[in-house]
Amino acid sequence: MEHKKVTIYDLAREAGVSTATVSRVIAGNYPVSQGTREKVQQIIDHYNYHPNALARTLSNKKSKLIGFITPAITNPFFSQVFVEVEKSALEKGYSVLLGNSLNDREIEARYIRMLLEQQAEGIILLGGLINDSNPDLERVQELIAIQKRTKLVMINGSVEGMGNCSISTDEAAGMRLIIDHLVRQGHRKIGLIGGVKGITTTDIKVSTFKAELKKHQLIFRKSWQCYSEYSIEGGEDGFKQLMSLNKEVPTALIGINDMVGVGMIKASKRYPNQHFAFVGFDDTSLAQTSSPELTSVRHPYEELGKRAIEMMEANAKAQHVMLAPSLVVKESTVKSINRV
Amino acid sequence: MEHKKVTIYDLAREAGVSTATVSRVIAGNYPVSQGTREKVQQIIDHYNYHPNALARTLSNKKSKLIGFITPAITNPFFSQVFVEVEKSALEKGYSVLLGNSLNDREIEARYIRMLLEQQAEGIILLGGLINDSNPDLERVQELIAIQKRTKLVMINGSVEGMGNCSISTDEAAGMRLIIDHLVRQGHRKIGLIGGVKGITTTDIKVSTFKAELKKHQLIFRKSWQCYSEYSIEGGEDGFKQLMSLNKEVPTALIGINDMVGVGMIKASKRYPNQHFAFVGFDDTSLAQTSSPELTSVRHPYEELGKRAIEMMEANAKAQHVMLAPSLVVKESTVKSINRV
DNA sequence: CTGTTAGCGCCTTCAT
DNA sequence: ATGAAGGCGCTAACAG
Repeated sequence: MEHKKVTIYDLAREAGVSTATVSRVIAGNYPVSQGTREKVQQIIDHYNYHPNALARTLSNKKSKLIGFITPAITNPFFSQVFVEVEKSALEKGYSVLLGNSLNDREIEARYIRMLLEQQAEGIILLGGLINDSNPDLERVQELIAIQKRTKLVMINGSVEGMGNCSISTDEAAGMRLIIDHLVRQGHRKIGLIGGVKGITTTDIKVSTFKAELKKHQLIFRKSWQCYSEYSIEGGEDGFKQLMSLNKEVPTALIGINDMVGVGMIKASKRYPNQHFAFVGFDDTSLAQTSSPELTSVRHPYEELGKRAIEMMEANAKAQHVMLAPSLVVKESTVKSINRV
Repeated sequence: MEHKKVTIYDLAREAGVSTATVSRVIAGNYPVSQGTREKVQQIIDHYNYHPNALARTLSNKKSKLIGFITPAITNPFFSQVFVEVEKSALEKGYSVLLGNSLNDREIEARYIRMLLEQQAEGIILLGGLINDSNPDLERVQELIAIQKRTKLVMINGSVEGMGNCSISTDEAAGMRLIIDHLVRQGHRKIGLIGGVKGITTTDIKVSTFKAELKKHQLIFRKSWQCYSEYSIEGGEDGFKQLMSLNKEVPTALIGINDMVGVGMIKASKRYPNQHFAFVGFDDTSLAQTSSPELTSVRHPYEELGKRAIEMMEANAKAQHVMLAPSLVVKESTVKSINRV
């Protein structure tokens, strides 16, 4: 660990050239004669020299660093998106600094400050602060302030009236896929469980749910839709509530996300005589580990990550892109599915 | 976004003081008169000034940045550890740069280079390259080279003969907890499924498993222990193999980790007439989302994160700490457990 | 308490 | 193709 730092000065001296030349061979894209290039390169290798990225950024203003802030990296949905963002970033030569805000506004703010101070070239926001249907003013101000200093891209969320970029999955379309599938399976009594009113993605799903039922001439029964946390427990509670409140229950139940879907499946095991179809949302790893495996709406994860990075790089402003999801059908809605 | 960068020079000019003074009020821990401090602070606020962390680090050599490299952040075990590391780091004023190597040595190497160039004060390794029981020489050389440039801490893994620091869970103790528990539940026929021979953590578990069986005077039957991938599929395959190879099967099955445990549970549903007890390892979120919920060995996650950061800060060398795990008993081994 | 002045390590014109 | 030199923004002696 006590390796005296070697700098381009040392290399230059040793090679008998100027620091500028060394810098050029490191950058690679400058005219340097074959001979000197090789000599310098050799010395670089010999010292196992690593350029100081900080000094470089200080000088040329390109940190090649982007920040990614999310409330819970342990949540499979968030981590799957993160991984795709990271991949795309790597391809373009960026590093990603992950900030896990733990749903705490202070930590979130702290990460943002940190990223700004690290000269991040952009910040990507996923979940958390960007998902309120009616964000409080203070929050918006905060975001606008950030935007003055760095590029801001939101994934699956956006805030009214601040010309930022965002990339999202068309969750309304996802809901339509679900209803179509269930109807095609013969279901006419469908319920929707979970989510928090006022959170954009939930609001979209609920309103689309209602509209689709109407379109298919199915009735929307108020007690067949209830809110709850975005968690396994939320799903269990929602299911219990549904069962206790109704004498007539749905034959198919949609969870606002996979966790809720899995929670419902767990809770339903107490009613071995009744059969339900279950659907989730996000198609996270959870949807594959549950049994039965959970039919779910899949985000175009890879595309989401790619576009987020592209938007970061582009200097277009206020661009909102929406991507189509797909439905991944599994055992929870179709019994006879063969595992591959 | 086009906010002309304001520097301490601007602030100094505006406040009619020197840059040193501005720097002092920012640092906070230097003597500055009440009056000037307030004046400067006011100007800082007014400009919504953020110091350039790179310039600072370049000057004072403290990046307050640490790197964390893991092969798959989508794996709940790794992400749970990461979160705890991050928390502890935050508390001590560090930021954590996450590198997700996707089990690819090149990406891993690239992250390491990146972190070195970003002047990370330390690198924490979890999983991946540090888990071979017999690491190839090249790899060790690599690690040693890194160690010359920055502090290296390994979590749940270590490499022979390079005086680094490591912090691990005592997985042998974990295996003992499992066997004790199963024996107490009356099991005398126990199997162990999953893992890859040559990976340290697996080797430890397998050899302890054998030793414990002997201690309890239970026989170790070769066909009741098999290797497989660390995945749901691995668990399913292992279980199928077990069922097809034996006429007499164990009553209790241990998975090398939770994924394997859950995979076995899934596969076992094809044998509704036979009852098995299942145990997993790591007590990740998977162990709670499965049904039945999976009894599992829990790592002291928080402590693991805390110690890792402490080790990073300390300049002690070659310290290996081992922490005791605990057994979290759930439905998969004790039917009558009441959910809390 | 506060100002002056070197760096920190690298990049980038501008000459040569 | 290569060298000289200023500058990026901040900190840390060293004076005063």
